[in-house]
Amino acid sequence: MKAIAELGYRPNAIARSLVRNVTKTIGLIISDITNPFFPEIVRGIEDKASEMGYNIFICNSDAKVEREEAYLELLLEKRVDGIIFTSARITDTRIADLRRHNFPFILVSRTLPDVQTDYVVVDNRAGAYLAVEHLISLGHQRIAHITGPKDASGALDRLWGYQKAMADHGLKTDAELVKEGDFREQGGYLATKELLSLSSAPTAIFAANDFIAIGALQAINEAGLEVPEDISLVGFDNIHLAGLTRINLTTINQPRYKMGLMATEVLIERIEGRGGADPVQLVLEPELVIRSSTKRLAG
Amino acid sequence: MKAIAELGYRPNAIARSLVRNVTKTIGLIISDITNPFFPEIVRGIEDKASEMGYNIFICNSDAKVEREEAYLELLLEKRVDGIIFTSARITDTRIADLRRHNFPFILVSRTLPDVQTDYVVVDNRAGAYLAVEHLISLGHQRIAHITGPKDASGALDRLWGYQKAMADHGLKTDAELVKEGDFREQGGYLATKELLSLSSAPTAIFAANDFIAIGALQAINEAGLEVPEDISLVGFDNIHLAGLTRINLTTINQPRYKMGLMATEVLIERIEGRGGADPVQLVLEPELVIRSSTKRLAG
DNA sequence: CTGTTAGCGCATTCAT
DNA sequence: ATGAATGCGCTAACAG
Repeated sequence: MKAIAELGYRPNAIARSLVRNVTKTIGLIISDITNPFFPEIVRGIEDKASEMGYNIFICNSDAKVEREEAYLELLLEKRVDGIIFTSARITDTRIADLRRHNFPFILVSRTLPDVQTDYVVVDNRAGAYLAVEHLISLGHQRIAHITGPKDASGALDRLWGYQKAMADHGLKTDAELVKEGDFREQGGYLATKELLSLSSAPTAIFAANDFIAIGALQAINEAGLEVPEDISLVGFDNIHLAGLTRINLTTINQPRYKMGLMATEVLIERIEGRGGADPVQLVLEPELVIRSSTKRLAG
Repeated sequence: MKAIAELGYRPNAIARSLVRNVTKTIGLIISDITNPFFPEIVRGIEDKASEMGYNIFICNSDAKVEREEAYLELLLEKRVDGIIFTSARITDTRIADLRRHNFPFILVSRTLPDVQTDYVVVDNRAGAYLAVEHLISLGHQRIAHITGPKDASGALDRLWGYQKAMADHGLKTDAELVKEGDFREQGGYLATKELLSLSSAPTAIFAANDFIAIGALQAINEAGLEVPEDISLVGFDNIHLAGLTRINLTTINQPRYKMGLMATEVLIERIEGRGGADPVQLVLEPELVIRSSTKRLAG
């Protein structure tokens, strides 16, 4: 013990990993930690991992397939015990490979159409439905939707929820009321300018995420209009920005911290062999957060 | 080669690490990735690390000494090649231990008074000076300052810069014009309410960071006043929030991405034995970003 | 230049 | 119970 203290001895986890074939390490492939959508997920992951004695390798892929594959290779060489893919673009074949080798992994905020895997997502369809129904309940009928990129499954589901809610309430969804955005401010800004120039402009906009909504806000203000007096606006995600005074966006909350937590829990179950054969697919419920960007339609 | 493909063989980096005594891994101890101040630093770190062939272990400490020490121990056991401490509360003795053992590490956005170490910080004094000078140049004389927590070296430096700028321009800094905040919205909100209730309220406020400024914004609005018409407001850090339309905060930019990049570069130099004996201490220049929360004093 | 071997620091097995 | 030997998969040193 005296020697331990004097020499600063510390057990070598690398040697231990080599013999036990376990590193107590999880790889996390995320598109960009700089995007305010992700930090809470990461925090949830890290908290649960730390509680269970695991460390996290963080890898920013910018949603580029090549970078994801390069990181995947590296993580595998470093013998991580499992991998979490957050909003990953990784191809089906790679994922299928992992499955075939029985390597533990889980998807967060992304599903794959043709491969059965563990995942944790929010119910995007239900969330969008909630958003649009809220607008309808306020008397809006001419409701526009600015979508996310059409290769994102979440964006498609939100579009679906929008259309369903409109149809269920007997409202028609003019093609000109649906604009494609890119999940970023710029796209929301441009799409909104188009919407405002329509001969019959919408009285409300459901943006597929909060960034789009913030872009929309800017376009609306620049046109000399006010939210919610002239136009109601609903976002999606409930990122921290949305709650700021001066923004105060009505939006759909996505329980990101919890998603990270639960994904990690499921992954570690698999790693430690306590998981069953069936994939565990968690679909968390979204929640309508009413702030002051929506208002009953005048008249 | 055929066998490699068939069996999915991959070199075992753990075994390699064991023999080479190098893991190509860096530990990052950060207080909370959920705080918008940090993601850009982390991204800078990860980008440079990845470029140099290193992976990053991310550890959220919530600025708690015990958690930092626990993580430190873990990282050392896992034989990371070096550690980056971002805004760490770690004690001098621990740091001194690391130095004594010649273990590579670097501090970002934090210095230690009594220990010589590598670090990367922004020039907080110069930044604060810039902020206050800007207000003075707009004709403000009664300028308040809401500080950060007084145990943060950066907060102290910003207070120093405020006082220096005031003194240099022959303005007196009434004690009642300096309020202590906590680097968060709530503190800024409360401090501002006190400032507004002063018999002679300030015409401008320099907040020690952007969160404080956002809290101040809310207090000002609630009092029925407008920024910048009734009160000018300057923040510090230039987090993403500050640039949103509807916030548009004049602030001091802190080059966070670059700080992460440079810290990692310096650290890897040390790890790979190319560093000199002297500590490398980088003090980056802050920059005034003028948006629309400041205005020439009427009259 | 290719082929063989020792050893990194641990955990596990077997012998004492 | 405690102690000695083996091997995890690789790299580096050495031999042929």
